Amino acid sequence: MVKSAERALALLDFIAEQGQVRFQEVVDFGIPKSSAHGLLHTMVESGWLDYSEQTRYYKLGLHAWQIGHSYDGHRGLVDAASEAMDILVSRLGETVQLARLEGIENVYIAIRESPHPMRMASSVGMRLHAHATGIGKALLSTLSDSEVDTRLSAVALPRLTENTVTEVDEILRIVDRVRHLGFAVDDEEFIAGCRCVAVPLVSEDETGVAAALSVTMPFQRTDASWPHAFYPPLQEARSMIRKAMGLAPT
Amino acid sequence: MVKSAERALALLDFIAEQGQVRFQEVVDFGIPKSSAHGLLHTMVESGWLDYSEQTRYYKLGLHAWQIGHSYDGHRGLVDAASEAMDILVSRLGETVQLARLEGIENVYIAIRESPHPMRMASSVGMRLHAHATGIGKALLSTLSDSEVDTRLSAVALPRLTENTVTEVDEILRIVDRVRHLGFAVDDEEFIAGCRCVAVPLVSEDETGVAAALSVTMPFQRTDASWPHAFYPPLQEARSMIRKAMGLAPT
DNA sequence: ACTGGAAGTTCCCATATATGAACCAGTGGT
DNA sequence: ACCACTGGTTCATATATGGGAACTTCCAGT
Repeated sequence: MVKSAERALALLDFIAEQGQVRFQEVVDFGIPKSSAHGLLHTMVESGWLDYSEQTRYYKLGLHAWQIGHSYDGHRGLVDAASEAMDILVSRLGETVQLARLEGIENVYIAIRESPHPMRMASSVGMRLHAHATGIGKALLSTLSDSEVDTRLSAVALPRLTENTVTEVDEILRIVDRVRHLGFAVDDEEFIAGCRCVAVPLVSEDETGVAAALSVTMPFQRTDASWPHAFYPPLQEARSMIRKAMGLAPT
Repeated sequence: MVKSAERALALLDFIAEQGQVRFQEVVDFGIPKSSAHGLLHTMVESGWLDYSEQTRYYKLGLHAWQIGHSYDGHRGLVDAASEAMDILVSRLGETVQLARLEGIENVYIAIRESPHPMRMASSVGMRLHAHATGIGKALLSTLSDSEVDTRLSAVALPRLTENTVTEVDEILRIVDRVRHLGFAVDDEEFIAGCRCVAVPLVSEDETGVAAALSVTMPFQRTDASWPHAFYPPLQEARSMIRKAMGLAPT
């Protein structure tokens, strides 16, 4: 609606994702040179971006960092999940992730990494397509069918591996199965060689934020017990977290 | 330069500071009603703000949180200081703070709180006037006189307690004394009843970021040994941190 | 010294934004 | 029912931004 504001915010997202960008990358991002100047100047002036004259790279500035610390929309959730996540990673030995849903993407808000040297590279703040991940499908299952339909139909869903499901109708069926089984899986649908089991934790109705918990592991460390063997520990962790938040154990 | 971008960013700062704001507060902040609409809509749409229809409050959104995690401008510094700060707080029993300088303000980037129930309320991300705090004066001492003069003369410096020094000339003299003594103090210049001793850690030339370390305590827990007794432990901590960063111990 | 590429600047005008004022709607108090 | 207050909307228009293209630096490679 307000073009330049939208653009400035989109640029922050872009730079956050890239780590650092050159002027030309900003232009390639879709902002014409002459407009990019003014915008970059404004953002550097106000402390939202840092510009190094040496390297000629633009990076996020201190204001960007500071604002992250002021956000407390899910602090309670992360705190409540902390202990259960510690227990889960030590029991299972695989990476445990807590994510919330935003639009059709899941955003990791807490991670406990597997002690194995071979593990998935994921980091807090990372944003992934919900239709292609286990935790994403667990999150989608907290929404109504019509809501899932609306959200997924709005854009083309990328196919990330040969297992990725991209038809909305089929995703709706899968999500329905998740509701009945109680857990969602990702069987190399996001990254080849990577499997994941996830359970929904809280719905948007309950806490204002939909969140889910997952365990992610390389294909090689799974056997015939996958994914069922992972469900009970995830359920226990969920009960523990929901109890810590003062919600019904489910 | 780009008004609406600047405004959007300033609004994020404002909301971060306030925690949550109502429409009217945004208008009072200086954005006319009709403009505020478009801007708030844009920012909510893009996920930078959350709006609750129930409470009619605007808060920071997930994107604001996410971007904070992408900033790594001082991660090395915070990591390098971590152990020394732990040691310092356990030795002194008073709140230890790490801050960097931005303009004429110091921003806390790490804190170890005193175990005493009575302690200063400070939090990571907090931004205070450098001329009125010990850590701020330690930070200013890493700049040249002319730079300090330029920065402080640009705006009126607020008087926060009856001890606050607000004349630039006198601050220049104080900062010069800090350079010779090696430490800066704040003797109830920021908050009545609050004293602080600080040392500069690294200069902007060395690491691109000026940082300082401080110990803050209530007046009542100080005696005649203040502030000198705090200097040696701060010096040791500084050496330890600088060593961890691969810099000369000073 | 020459060349190519990226950064940064300038100009102008079509287009989008900003804004004051008037107006509508919902809520809570009396 | 009425009033006061806040949130939200609409409109017309003065003003600021956006963007294409040509131009200037600056720098690194040859």
